[in-house]
Amino acid sequence: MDSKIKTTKAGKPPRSAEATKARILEAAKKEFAKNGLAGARVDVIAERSLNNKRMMYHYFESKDKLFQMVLEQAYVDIRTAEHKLSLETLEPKEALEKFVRFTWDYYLKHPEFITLVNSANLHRAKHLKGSEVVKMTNRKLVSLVGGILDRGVETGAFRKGVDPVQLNITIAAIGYYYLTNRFTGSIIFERDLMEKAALDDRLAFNIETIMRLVCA
Amino acid sequence: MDSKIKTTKAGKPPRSAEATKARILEAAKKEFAKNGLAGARVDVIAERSLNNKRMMYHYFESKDKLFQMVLEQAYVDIRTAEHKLSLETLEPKEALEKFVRFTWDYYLKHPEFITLVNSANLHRAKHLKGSEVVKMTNRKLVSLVGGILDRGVETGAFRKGVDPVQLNITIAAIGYYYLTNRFTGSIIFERDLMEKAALDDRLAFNIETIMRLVCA
DNA sequence: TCAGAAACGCACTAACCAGTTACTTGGTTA
DNA sequence: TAACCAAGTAACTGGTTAGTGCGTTTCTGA
Repeated sequence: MDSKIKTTKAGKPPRSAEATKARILEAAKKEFAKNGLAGARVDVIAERSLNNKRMMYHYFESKDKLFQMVLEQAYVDIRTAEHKLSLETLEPKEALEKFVRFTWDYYLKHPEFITLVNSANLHRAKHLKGSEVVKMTNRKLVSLVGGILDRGVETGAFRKGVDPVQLNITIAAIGYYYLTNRFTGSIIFERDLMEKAALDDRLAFNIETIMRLVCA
Repeated sequence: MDSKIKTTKAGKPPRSAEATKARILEAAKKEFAKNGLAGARVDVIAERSLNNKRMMYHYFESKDKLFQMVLEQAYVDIRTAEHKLSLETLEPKEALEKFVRFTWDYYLKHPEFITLVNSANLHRAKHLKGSEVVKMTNRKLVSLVGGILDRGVETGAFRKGVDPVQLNITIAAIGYYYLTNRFTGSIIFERDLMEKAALDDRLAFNIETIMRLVCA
């Protein structure tokens, strides 16, 4: 009718498949993280992504497929962030401490990662079964920590015989458990586990735990 | 019509409020553990408990209240089992190792405990807010571990300054995380985390982790 | 033995919710 | 400029789900 310049109705973003998909994925991540897979509402996801529900089904077949995409993206995101740490360039002890610190900080800044993984496990990880990209990125993680461990043994900083997979699991565990159970934990232990001081204490304790575990 | 002896229609248990409540609670525990709070179906719980759904609402007001009861019972059960260990009678190191071992075995034998706690945390522990019994039983747990720790410091077996709450959290964490994430973990690390050998390895690793953390 | 209470069960409902049908709008290109 | 296709929308559907209304059976004690 009027001009041909690229504008749209007030407030609405311009038409773009990529942008729409990204908005849906972001809204879905929040909704799934907040309410779990069964508790999440597709109508809410559609509304929050400024989209019609039909679009969701156009780009992502079903609620389950959408969850699968959200989950895969979450794994790629954390593994990408880990990779950017460039731990290979640091001394073994320094590298390991930085990794423990990073893991903690990442969980703290991205609580949705934890909740998504919990949901995935409630469904026996069926949404992750086919994902080659997840396997590949995780392989890199194990060899990253394995590399630090090997270098540390060489320099005499670390003791021999520590399984890198067990170490990986333990580093994740001591942060993940504290944060995923922060609500029940705060009631059970009758102290606010999310207070600044409490969080600092926990990080220090976790670094101590890991250092004592691997140091010679 | 016929006799007055206490029999009922074939297969049906005799009328008993206590038995009915217990059956509902047991069925609910399984259903909530398997599918989470939102994913659980009250019809399934009613059917599995050999009961009519009406009974469920008679004894437990609502789905949420039922979940609350199941959760509270789960905490009481684990804390009761812990208490039966009589750790006060053992040497500090022995007591601590036994406790780590117990925690692991309990999670392994009662996977529903883990899933219920996860569900509770997804809902920000609102189902646990009022429960005095949960607070009380957990207070005993902290003082139990704290007692072992103190005795160990006295005998020179353990170092000073370890926070009993942090230690408690860590002991739980290294078992809990491995088991709650066993499905995604088995995919990510490309090995079956639930194989007998893998489970034995993990327990040994966990004992090592805790011993190195607290020993002088 | 009978009255009342407590255990039990059928059949229903109103709201909800994942997924669909049938359509309009807008941008690109031949 | 017209034809085509991708982006976008509203209204709907059929099955599901938590929760109830109301009647029946069984037990207890006076």
